[in-house]
Amino acid sequence: MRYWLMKSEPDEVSIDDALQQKVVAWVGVRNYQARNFMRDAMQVGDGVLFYHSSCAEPGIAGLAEVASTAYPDPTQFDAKSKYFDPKSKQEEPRWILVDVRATKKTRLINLAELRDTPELAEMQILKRGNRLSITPISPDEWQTILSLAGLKR
DNA sequence: GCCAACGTTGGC
DNA sequence: GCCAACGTTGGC
Repeated sequence: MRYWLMKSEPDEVSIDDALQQKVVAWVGVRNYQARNFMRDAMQVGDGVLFYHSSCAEPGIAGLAEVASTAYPDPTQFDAKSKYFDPKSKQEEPRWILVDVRATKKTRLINLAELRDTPELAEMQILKRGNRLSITPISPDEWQTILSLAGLKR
C-alpha cells in the first residue's frame, strides 16, 4: 500500500465533483514522470490526497483511493479533446492513467499550513519549483495529514 | 498578469 | 548529444 498526492484543478474536477462520480478517470496527465507513477507503481487501494491546484485556495481538499490498474488515456486519441496527442498511436499508447475514487472531503489544508508542519518538510509539493502533478507521500506524511484533517482516532 | 522553474523540442 | 528557444505549470 502506497500513498500519493494528485493535483486536480477544481475548475476541471473538484473534490465535490469527484465525490459525485463513482470513479474519475485521471485523464490529461502529459508528463512522463507522473505517467510512470500511474503505470508502474500505483496499485488498487493506494491512498490518494486530493489536491486542488491553480485556484483561489490551493491545498489538500480530500481523500481518495486508486480504483483501477493502469490503462490508456482515451483523450490522447480524441482529436476534439484538449488532451489530444497526434503523436500517440493506438497500438502504442503514450499516455496511461488510473481511475480514482474519492472517499472523503476534508477541510481545506492550504500550503501555508502544510509548510508550517515540520513533519511535512520533505513533501515534494512544498519543494521549490516542483510542478509534478502526481507525487509519492510517505506513510508518516499520510498519517500527519490525516491528523491535520482531524481524521485520526 | 507576472514570473521562476522546469520539461520538451529541434537545429546543429 | 548539446543547448537555446519555447511552452507550461502554478503560486502569488
